[in-house]
Amino acid sequence: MKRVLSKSLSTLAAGGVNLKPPPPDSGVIANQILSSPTTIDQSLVSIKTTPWTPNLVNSVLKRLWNHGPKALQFFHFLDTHHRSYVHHASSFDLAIDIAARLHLHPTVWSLLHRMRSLRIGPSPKTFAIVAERFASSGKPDKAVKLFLNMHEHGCFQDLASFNTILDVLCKSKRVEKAYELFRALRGRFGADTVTYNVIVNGWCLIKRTPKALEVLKEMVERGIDPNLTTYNTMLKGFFRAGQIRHAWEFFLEMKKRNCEIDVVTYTTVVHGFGVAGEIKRARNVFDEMIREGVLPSVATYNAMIQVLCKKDCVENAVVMFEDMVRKGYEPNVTTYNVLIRGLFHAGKFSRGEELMQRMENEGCKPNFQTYNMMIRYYSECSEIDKALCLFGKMGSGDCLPNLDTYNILISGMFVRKRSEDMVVAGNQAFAKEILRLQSKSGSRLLRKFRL
DNA sequence: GACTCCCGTT
Repeated sequence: MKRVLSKSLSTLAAGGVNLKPPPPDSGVIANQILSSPTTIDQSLVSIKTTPWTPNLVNSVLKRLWNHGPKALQFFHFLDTHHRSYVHHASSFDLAIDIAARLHLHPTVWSLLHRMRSLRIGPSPKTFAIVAERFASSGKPDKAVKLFLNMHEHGCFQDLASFNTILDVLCKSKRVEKAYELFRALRGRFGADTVTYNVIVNGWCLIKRTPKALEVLKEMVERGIDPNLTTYNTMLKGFFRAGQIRHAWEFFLEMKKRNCEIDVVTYTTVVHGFGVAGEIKRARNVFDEMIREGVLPSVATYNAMIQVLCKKDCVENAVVMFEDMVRKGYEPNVTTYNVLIRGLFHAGKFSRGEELMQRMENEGCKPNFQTYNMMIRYYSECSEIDKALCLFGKMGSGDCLPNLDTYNILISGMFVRKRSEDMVVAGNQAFAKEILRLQSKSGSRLLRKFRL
């Protein structure tokens, strides 16, 4: 039912840029591109005749996400061999992201230049993507330099881009670097609540709550008002750092000061208590929020279901799941993933399989986490046939196997020390694929086994 | 399209 609806919506919106549902044939195109032996132009003449839209291009690029070189080949082919189609800025952003992940710096720069010559960017978003790649590949200084030189590429710095670069640095755990930049330039950009929230969150991410509190104090002294996000961030930080008492006292303080405690606050506390093994307190807070008239979200249920699986028992998690469905909530992919994991962890494989079937019936598509997690459990229990069956389902569906999938399968086989598994798995395509992925990403596991 | 909650880490 839901599928039919979204399909007709996408037909209505054909040619639109912003609407999500991709045209149905992007999977077919992606598989065609993947199966072409060497270069795209030999086998895919139809590329020239397809009525391309930015949506379709983006959808194909996303499907080829784990096959970067093919994705870039496709992007480039369309850019140079198609008479009328011009790539949308969002497609450039995706291509740049892919190239940056593969450390193909010359490609990144040429794409940036191409964007500029077409006068469609680069945008602050584009810079954020490149900066994020720099920061997460151990080059935070290059990320900072990129930000400082943005204007040379025709893109002005403002408070939003300042906040973005700080966030990028923090999210990749380069908090010291972010803090340095923050202190040097906060006056120039007029740091606001969001800026401070980013830095508070940064210190919390690396469990340095005293530094986070210090920044919180500083923002108050400078007349920048903390908001609920600030407090929620701090609260989460205490839980993450294992400071349950601090978290609880902070939560009480928030209530005492008449903070408008919201669903995020409650979800944070439910999850935090649960992870700490305090199931009873997690349940109490869950009940309290309903009493206080704050409606739980799907995320709240997910938190509750997850901690029941991990720290209580999976049957109670199933009860909670059925309860949310009865109340009219629509479980999302995370809901299914945590509960399937719980069932598998308890050895209840067939019920996990049934739940996966149910999620697909409900129109909720399994993602990498779903497949990789299930394949991992099957591999560990020597159910290689089942693992390979799921692997095959991935290959034929629209969630193509990624490097993690291969690593999980291989390690499962090595644990068993049964070389015939490799024969089962391994036509040449499989072996070639592994080698290709390995050369791009240098997996430790693969190297360990000298594959 | 700037920040906070749920999935992922042997």
